[in-house]
Amino acid sequence: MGGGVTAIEQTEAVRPRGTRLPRRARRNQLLGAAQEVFVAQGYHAAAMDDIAERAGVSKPVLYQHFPGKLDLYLALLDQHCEALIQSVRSALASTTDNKQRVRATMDAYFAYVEDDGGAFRLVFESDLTNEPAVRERVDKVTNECAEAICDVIAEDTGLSRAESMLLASGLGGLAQVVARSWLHSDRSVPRDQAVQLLTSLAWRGIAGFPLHGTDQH
Amino acid sequence: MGGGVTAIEQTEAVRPRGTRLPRRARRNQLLGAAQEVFVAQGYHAAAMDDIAERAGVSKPVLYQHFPGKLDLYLALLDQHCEALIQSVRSALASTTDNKQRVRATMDAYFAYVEDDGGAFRLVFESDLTNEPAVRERVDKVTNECAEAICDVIAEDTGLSRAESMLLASGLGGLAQVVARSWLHSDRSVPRDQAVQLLTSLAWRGIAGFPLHGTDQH
DNA sequence: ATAGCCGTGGAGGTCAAGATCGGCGTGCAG
DNA sequence: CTGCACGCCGATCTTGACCTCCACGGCTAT
Repeated sequence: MGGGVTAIEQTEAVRPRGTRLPRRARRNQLLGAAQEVFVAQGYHAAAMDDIAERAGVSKPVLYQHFPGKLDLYLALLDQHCEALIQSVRSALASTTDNKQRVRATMDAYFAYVEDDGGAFRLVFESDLTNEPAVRERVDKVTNECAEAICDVIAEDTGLSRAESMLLASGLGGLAQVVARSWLHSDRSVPRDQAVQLLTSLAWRGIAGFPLHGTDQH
Repeated sequence: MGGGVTAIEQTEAVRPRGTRLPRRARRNQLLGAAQEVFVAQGYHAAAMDDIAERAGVSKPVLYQHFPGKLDLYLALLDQHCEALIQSVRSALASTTDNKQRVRATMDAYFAYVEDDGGAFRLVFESDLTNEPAVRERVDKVTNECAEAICDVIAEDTGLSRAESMLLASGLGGLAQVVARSWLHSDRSVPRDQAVQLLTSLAWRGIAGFPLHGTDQH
């Protein structure tokens, strides 16, 4: 249907063309421009020309900072993968009260999907998951987050590691999917209330499992 | 890194070349071949040549049955989207006991990811989500499934529709992510036990919300 | 002030992959 | 027997996207 299908939403004006920047600053600017384009269009639809134009720079400059398109993408991906893992770990370490742990972790996911102009899409909605290097990063994120949650679960319940990992994957998946779902919704439920509601759901679910020693399920 | 990057895992021998088939049968065979290739390689890495070769047919035949690559992909996508929606709806309608509803729905997701040689990847791990037609289908699946779950939640708790949708999205996300996670795991936890475990998690979580009339949360 | 240097820019090569054109063989109707 | 229709194939065209080659302009050292 009519018009503007391929047009990019220009959230920010194209940089003035012809300014000279020190190497490090230029690199960061290129990363920023690349992120905007990758987030808006995905990996495949994003052209190196688009990224160069977005940064107000010509294509060879891009290749003087990054060997290729994939490297550029991986640089961004690594950055944001690490951010989520650290954020989840911090949330789990922020308290020893397990219910507050659930709340903090849920909030971490919500904060993550709201930050950085949609950078989470590189991790959770990548269109390059068939590339082994990308697959590896994405799997690493879900695994490390699940492991972090699993540590707490295995510690505080009598469940086996495999069972704890299943529960941890489920809770991580719940948080990830629902945070994205909330982000795309009309936000008639404010973030704090959504986090509260989902914390109730998750906490009631996980708190019912047996503690140390007891072995009934 | 060493060899065989572009090689396809040939799970089944390439069809004998030169057989003549009636039009309808050929179409179905092409759909089958396309599904195998799309599942194994994703949309972008899958070449029309690969699909034709897989079916033991030359490329023009492919184009005599489908106008283009996207149409072929959408035909498969529609098929499997509808399958999941129906499966979830059936699970929810299979009983009036809410705990059994949770169990049946969880099992539906597990069954879905195990069926059809990984066809679920077209829905949950598509690398074409930037294509509006694909995005629409995928969103429709998650939405319809969440709506179906939401109906039950909104019916049996005093929560608003928006809040119920959040919980429904969360539970759907939980089931989807954990089913995929279990599928890729070493399966040291057998499917029935995994379903049981996650049913406990989800049911304990959702059962704690207020019933009709009562309004404490 | 001036000569040299380094980073920038536009134009072009290469290649993979989607889409297509004319010819071949087989089976059936007359 | 002969002509026709149908299904199929090899070979080719074209587009688009990633990735480099020759000219330009501002900074530095003497």
